[in-house]
Amino acid sequence: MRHPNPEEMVLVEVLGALSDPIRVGLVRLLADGRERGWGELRAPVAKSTLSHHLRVLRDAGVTRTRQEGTRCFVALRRNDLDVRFPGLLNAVLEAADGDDIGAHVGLTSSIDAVTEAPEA
Amino acid sequence: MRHPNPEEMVLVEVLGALSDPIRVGLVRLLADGRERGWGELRAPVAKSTLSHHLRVLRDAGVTRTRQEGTRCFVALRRNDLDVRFPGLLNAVLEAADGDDIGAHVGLTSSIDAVTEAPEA
DNA sequence: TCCTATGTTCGATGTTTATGAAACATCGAA
DNA sequence: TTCGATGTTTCATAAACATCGAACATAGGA
Repeated sequence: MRHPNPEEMVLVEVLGALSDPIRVGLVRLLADGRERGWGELRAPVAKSTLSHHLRVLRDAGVTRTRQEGTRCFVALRRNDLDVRFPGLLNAVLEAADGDDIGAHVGLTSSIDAVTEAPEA
Repeated sequence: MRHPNPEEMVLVEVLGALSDPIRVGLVRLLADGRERGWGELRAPVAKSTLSHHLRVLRDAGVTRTRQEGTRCFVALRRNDLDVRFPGLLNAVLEAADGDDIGAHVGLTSSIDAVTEAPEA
């Protein structure tokens, strides 16, 4: 599980990591600085694909994944990114918010926990 | 030759266009706001490949290509980008300058015009 | 009209990427 | 130790991408 140091981060790799709606959605989700549980993340893809996207973000240095026992927690490396590429993340986040990119990505808790009413 | 209006520009498409060293090099070259002749651009790729890269940038809305007679002139759409995605281009340019990304891309005039001395 | 310079487009090729299913590895609980 | 939950990795596939050379289109000039 690779986590590049700030000086190892490559600009075009970061931009490439952010050139996908699902990944931008994930970044937006983590933009509040809170660490999120892997299973808490909802995206309209298979879990192997979600794992792939999280790896692209992680490898580029955008996110950090922490393992605790059998589960993982993901967080945005906002500070590292701000130091390495000042202004970049903010610009992307504001643009993404403005266009509501990656809206299909969400948290289990945001809707399901409430909507998922006792059916049947 | 498509040139998207600012409102038609797509964030992830712009980021994708900027996720290649050669294209970043081209953008850096145009960052001074000057329009450059196509033939003036030097990149370590075949001209068909260069044409391809310029098209990716153009399609994303990063550059504008103007045709005049039999030749073309390329310019950075800095203002349009700044309005559509505030701060994004500057952040990318500063990061790219800091890492000297796309250094293989240059202008004919920068070296050749001087080096290209009367041989023989 | 014919030639030439300038880019674009097309066709082919090899690489990378996104995707999902299935197998796997790991850790905690029973 | 066996089971179950949680992600990762592997495998396969289809699409996208970077690259080049060759063919093409166009606009001036001879």
